[in-house]
Amino acid sequence: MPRTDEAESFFYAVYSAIQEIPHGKVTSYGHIAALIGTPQRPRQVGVCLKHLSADPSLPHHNGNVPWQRVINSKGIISPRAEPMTRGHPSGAANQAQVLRGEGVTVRTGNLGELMVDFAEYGWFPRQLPSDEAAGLDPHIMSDDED
DNA sequence: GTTCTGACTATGT
DNA sequence: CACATAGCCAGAA
Repeated sequence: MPRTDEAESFFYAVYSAIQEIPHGKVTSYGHIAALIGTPQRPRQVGVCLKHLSADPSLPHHNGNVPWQRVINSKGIISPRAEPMTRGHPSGAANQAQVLRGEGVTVRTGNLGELMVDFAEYGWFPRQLPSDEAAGLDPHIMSDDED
């Protein structure tokens, strides 16, 4: 559990936002941070995912929070080791597998990076300055739900 | 108590 | 294009 009430509410907000990502879509850590009003803390979003538990009795766990739909701003599944996080494997390779399982095409680059095409699978319900710079239009918004 | 690390990103060279 | 730096802040050491 987070140490402070403030951190706990942040965790809650992160998990809630991630639960809004439609099945078969992906978004970035930064976008989740922006959605919950803390655009300066994409890193903490990663911390939240890392701490996801497998315990189904908890309000948020890796069975009801689609952690696999969060990747970095470059469209790459953030590389990291493959530890057992709270009972389940959490490595990038595993994440790619789970994403493919919901119909997302994950390409493998020459350096082994696992990439997802934002133009096809990206979910960005808000227009951010960085989106404009990237030439993305608001119409990519999707309303599909699980 | 302090210091280091990192599922990140925007910006500057 | 690529690399470096500055913010960020919860956890771990």
